[in-house]
Amino acid sequence: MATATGPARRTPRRRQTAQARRERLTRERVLQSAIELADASGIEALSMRRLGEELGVEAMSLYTHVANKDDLLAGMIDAVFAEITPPSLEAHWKTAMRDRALSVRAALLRHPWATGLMDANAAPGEATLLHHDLVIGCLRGGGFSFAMTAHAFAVLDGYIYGFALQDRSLPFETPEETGDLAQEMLAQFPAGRFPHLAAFMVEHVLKPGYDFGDEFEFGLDLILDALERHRED
Amino acid sequence: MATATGPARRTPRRRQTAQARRERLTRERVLQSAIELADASGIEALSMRRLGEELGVEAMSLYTHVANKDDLLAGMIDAVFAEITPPSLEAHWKTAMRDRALSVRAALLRHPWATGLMDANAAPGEATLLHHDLVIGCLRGGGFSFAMTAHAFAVLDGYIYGFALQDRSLPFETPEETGDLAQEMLAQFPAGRFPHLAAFMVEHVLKPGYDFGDEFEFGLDLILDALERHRED
DNA sequence: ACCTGAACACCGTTCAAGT
DNA sequence: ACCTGAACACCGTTCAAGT
Repeated sequence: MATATGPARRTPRRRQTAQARRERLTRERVLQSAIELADASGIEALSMRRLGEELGVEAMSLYTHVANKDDLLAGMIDAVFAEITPPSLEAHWKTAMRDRALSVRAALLRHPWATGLMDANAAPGEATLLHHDLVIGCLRGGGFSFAMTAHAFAVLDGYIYGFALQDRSLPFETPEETGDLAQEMLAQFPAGRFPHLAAFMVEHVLKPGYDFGDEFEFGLDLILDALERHRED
Repeated sequence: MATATGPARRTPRRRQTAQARRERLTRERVLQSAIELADASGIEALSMRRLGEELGVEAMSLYTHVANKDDLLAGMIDAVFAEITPPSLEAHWKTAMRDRALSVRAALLRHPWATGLMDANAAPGEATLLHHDLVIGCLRGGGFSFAMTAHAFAVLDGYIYGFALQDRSLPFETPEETGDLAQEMLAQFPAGRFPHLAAFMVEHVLKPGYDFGDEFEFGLDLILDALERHRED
């Protein structure tokens, strides 16, 4: 009946949450659960107590696997980087950087809370460093000087993160919602107060088919094309 | 002796903070004090209780002038936008957008906490709307179509905010610190683990005179030049 | 109208104690 | 080694009470 690991020491669990509780707690399981919680309920819902509950454990048990909450957040960010397909060093730099940019954007769309956490003053994790290493390798391999690699890195990553920040800050999630909310906003403007913004909304944002997210690739290609010209200098 | 406003009702203040306490509390004074506190001590130090203390008042008094903490944060963001010199509608679009981008960047350097708060799901404030109105007016006046205005807006503001986010996330503040910390990081890399990153640091980041902040204008001009070409299409 | 003080339901984290 | 429970010093916000 009892396995070789010892006699059954089954104290009845008082609290049983949706999350299956079985395997031992590990750092990976803690991070994964934290990411799921932040994805589902927002980063402000992520507390040590709530996360413990999700894992069927007291909050303090988490501290065995995580130094503190900042360490938890840093680990979550690094896990997001681990999800990103790094740039291939075999492909042409431009297609490699384009694919990688789309992969970063997809990851930030899956985990919107990650963008605002990028400041995490903690040291960058392994996955983050590896990602940066390959980006630099890709640009260097594509013929960029060190100085131009620094320029390209700053403008590309700045754009990618900034676009995610803008996207997240929009008060609407879907194109349909955009219409409703933009209309509402428009109605609240004192007449003639913001004429250019009003015209822009009426003539562009409120037209069917507009989706802010679609703007991403335009800016990305604009930057990549411009970088290509600079590389040839 | 007593003024027309009534007899002196001076109850002795028990707590007196550095901040001079005199004038009546107003929304402006609350916002200004909150901004100063966030600038000086970081956004995580900004609590209602601490802000009240700074103003010589109990935390609950703040709620007369601010709906809740989210409203406080939204007000702070709008106050930062009010600091920005908006684009001139008289100047050439390119110089107007360049000056305005530098003004936004300067504001975000003065108030580093603002970048991460841009998501504030609250409705944008008056100063924010006015700023956006003038940016759109500037681009439209410069000959951009509505669609191209949307593109330009997304790529410019994305870059500006994203660069601020990157800048803030760097673990060093000054070029000198960069050297020290980069060296330290480098020393901790397992040998050969991040070869491109290591070479980049040794050959570029650690060279005297390197300052990440200097990258901003390169990317800005790259984008502005590329937009100019698109406008002419 | 504006400010206060006590209270409530939360936080992150410590520490000593359990197994 | 891992997990717990009580405790501490905080949060944002409510409410009834003061002036």
